[in-house]
Amino acid sequence: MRQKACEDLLVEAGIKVTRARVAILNLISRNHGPHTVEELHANCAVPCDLATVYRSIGLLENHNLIHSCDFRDGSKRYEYNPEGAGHHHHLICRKCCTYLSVPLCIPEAWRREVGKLGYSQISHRLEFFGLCPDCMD
Amino acid sequence: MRQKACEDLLVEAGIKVTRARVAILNLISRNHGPHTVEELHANCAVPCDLATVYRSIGLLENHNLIHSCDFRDGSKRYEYNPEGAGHHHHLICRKCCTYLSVPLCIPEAWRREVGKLGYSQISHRLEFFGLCPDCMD
DNA sequence: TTGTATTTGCAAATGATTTGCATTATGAAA
DNA sequence: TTTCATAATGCAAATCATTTGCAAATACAA
Repeated sequence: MRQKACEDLLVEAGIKVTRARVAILNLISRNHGPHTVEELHANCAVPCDLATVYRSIGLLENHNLIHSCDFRDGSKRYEYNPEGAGHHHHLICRKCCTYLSVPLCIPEAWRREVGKLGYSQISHRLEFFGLCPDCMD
Repeated sequence: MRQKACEDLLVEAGIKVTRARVAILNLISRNHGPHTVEELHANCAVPCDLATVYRSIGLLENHNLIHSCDFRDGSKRYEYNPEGAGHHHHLICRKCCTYLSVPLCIPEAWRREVGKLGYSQISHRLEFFGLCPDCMD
């Protein structure tokens, strides 16, 4: 099953469709991430300002189309939020920031547990850190 | 059982004992966090420069005495790394950054799973995000 | 107590992200 | 399709957290 067109994703989310947003969402949703803002800016199909990239990303994140990761190296990275499968996390090298995907996800029981705390629209972020083979002492 | 003196913790970690480091580790280890760098700087028992706070924190983090949290509001927060029990995570409001502690931790099986990936000294960071009762639409 | 390597304070630099504002593009309405 | 009000964009400057260079102060082994 093919992914929906980015235009449709934007419309469904109630976001106005602009060239920049389509291009950025395209980039994030069709390519393996997580992408730094700098990368998105450099690879955007439509030339667009860095400020616009930041604004678009903020919007997409607020609407849960994408989410951010933090590799602890100073800049955030962004990744597509797949609706169904594809959810995963990362194992990041503390030294060189090389990373692997970790196809694990939190137990169903936790969702209930966290749900009891009274917050709504719960999402989560999980990252593993370690030393990659090249960086071990 | 009382927590070890911060001086001892530093010595054991092989970190040179200085006033600033003791004061900062004291602050982090004896008070509920997570603390922003600004808070640590403001509340440090020994007057010390912000740059020193950053340097000390970096050192403590590298030696696994503390770890960082990211509430997605621009600045990192730091928390003591208890050796035994006390491990927990946070549920953070996406809007106002109010947070609660979540006393859950990842399953033992995951550690083995992640361990197979070849990285060493694995740690993890897990954060839940949601809308707190005050910020719900 | 002395000497040396480290740490600290200070001020300036950096790097990511945000903002103000004039211009331009989008989508609803005619 | 054209018109128009509103919202998005580019640009440049501002902001904020964090880092760095360097001279002065401190920790700790001898």
